[in-house]
Amino acid sequence: MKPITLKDIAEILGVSVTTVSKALKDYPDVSKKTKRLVKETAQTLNYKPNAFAVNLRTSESKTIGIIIPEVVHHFFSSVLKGIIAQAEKKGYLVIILQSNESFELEKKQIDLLLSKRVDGILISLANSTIHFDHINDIINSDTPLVLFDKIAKVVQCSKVIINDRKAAYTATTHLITSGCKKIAHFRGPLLPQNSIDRFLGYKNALLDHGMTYDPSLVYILNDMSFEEGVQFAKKLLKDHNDVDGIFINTDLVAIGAISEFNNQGIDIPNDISIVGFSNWFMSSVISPTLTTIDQPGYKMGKVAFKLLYKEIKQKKQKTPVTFKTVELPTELIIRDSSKTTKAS
Amino acid sequence: MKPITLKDIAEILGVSVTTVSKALKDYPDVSKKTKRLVKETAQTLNYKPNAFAVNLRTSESKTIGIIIPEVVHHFFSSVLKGIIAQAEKKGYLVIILQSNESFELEKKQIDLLLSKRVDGILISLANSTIHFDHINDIINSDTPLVLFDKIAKVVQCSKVIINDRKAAYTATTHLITSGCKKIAHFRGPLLPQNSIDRFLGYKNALLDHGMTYDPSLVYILNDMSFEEGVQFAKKLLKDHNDVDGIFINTDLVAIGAISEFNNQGIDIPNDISIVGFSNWFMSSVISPTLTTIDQPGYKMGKVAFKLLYKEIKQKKQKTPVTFKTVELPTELIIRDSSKTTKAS
DNA sequence: CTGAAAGCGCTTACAG
DNA sequence: CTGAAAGCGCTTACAG
Repeated sequence: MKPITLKDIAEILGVSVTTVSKALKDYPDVSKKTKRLVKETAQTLNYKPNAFAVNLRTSESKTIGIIIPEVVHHFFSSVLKGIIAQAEKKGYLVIILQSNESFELEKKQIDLLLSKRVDGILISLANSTIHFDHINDIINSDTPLVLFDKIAKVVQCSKVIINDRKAAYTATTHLITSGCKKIAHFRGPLLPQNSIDRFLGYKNALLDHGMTYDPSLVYILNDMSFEEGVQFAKKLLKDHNDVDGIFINTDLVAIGAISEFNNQGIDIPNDISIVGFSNWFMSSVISPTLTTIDQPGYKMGKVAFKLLYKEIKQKKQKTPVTFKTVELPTELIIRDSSKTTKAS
Repeated sequence: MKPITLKDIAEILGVSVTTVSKALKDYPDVSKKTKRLVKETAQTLNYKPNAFAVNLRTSESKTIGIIIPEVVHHFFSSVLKGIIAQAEKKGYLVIILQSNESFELEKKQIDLLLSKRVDGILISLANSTIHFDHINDIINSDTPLVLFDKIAKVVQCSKVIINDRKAAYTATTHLITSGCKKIAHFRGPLLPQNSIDRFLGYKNALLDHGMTYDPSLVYILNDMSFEEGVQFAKKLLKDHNDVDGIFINTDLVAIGAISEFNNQGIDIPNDISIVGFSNWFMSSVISPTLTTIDQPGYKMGKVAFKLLYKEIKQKKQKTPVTFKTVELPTELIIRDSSKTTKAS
């Protein structure tokens, strides 16, 4: 069965294709009667406009692309969910691609999306991304672009972020005011702006509160996994057995560390206090529950799409495209892995 | 900057659009010299074929759609990752939609994908899906379709599944042979084939081993959350404080139950043994680690796409489309939440 | 109120 | 080896 076309309807009713097209789109210059007839027939035959033809005619596909480092990841899938939800409201579909934290793959995925002529692109950068020519390709091709979470400051486009530095500062300050005297930091890789900012927040909090910053207390992790949490918790105990607080870059790692400390019979928070980052739902579930920074993934997805949508519209109306950076608020969630009152 | 078209290249080189098109696609009837010139020019101008025009001409979009109940879910995102990986190898992009376990939304999403004329559709059904007219719409529109994990037996199409009944049988038998005498079951909602099959596996294992099947030991959960795990663990202890084993429909719920038992000072596995389902990575991480059934999500995604791809090719070649049901093996992973040897 | 015509950018059967 | 022409299915400026 070939799909129904405008021509089919036109032939059945003995009118022109033009009239059928206009009737279906409620053009004012078509008679009520014709409209009714056309619409009824379309309905009966279950007519669906050929999206390929519409795309070609209108030069838009009502489809956007999103590239994230990793699909199987609580934070990114929350963002994805937010994007899908918001896109659906505006009649857009979402093509999902992942970079696997690889610069080369990210480049390739961008090329795919550009070839596909999606109406806009949303990206959270891979950790290994250091050059931005591929990102600028998007901008040069005149495709609306919004960067979220893992962004590059130098790229000229709209962005949705959290204030990693401030959040990390808050997290570390919480450890300080609850009485910790020697605070370590498990940080992410050297490149991503995120891990830099969280590290700086940690460092500044120490300095602002008259504590010494000791680089040997900062551990640089690679893949930010549960296993690394276990491994670096062990290492930390060996290197500095008098540490009494840790600010950890992400909850998954923090949970690994907690698991190791539990195994070794270390009392959290009395021997060591721990603060994570992201507020993964497991954090409220493990024992002890994890103090952390809430990072609003779903909301970030919604906002990112909204910005993108605005730019898509601006482009269509040929009004100048304005870039905007939205900073979403984060929140310190105090749970059992840290002390609430100052130890005396 | 308007995108480069075949016409642009043709004009620059003083040849016809036909020749440019053929040269780029390496038709044998174009001279080597022309091919070289055309390709060089295309390269220099960064020519990218207009996907919209190609789609219209070839009636295919090299895009497939996938509908899952929930994006933020470890199993489904693993499947999604497998699908994306495999699709990319074959040059297909993936549009992601979620049904939120809602029949109505599932219907709507299918309609969207059909209107979009994707080359194929992959679905894991919502729990609330009871009629299959919308699924049959896909089949009637001649769009290749593969159902995975949450399938409907009555729908005529290819499927990728695990043998839930057998896996549940294995899980329950493990509890029996390790010495449990009174085994409860936390099951999923009544409709999905999955929860039915896992329940039947549980029941059959009991009967086959000469144990009595007691319906009051079967608890029907709704949203299969961590919280429900906690809540039903409490309920179970109140109703039947002599239960010494539980087979739980999914790991997340099992982890909730473990957390509650831990809080109440119940010894797992000596007081109560627990077996979960899915092998979520947290299962190897909580304390005690959870015995479970490994459900190969990533592989399921890969296989589902492979089946779909085969059908897309068959359709294109106008060879008859053959349906196939692939059953992926599962595995019992014995960890610390169950006993390994028969208690005496 | 209706319709003929052009055109979006490509592919391909056909003629030369 | 090259190219004119038709056509995929739609939209819309224009004529009547």
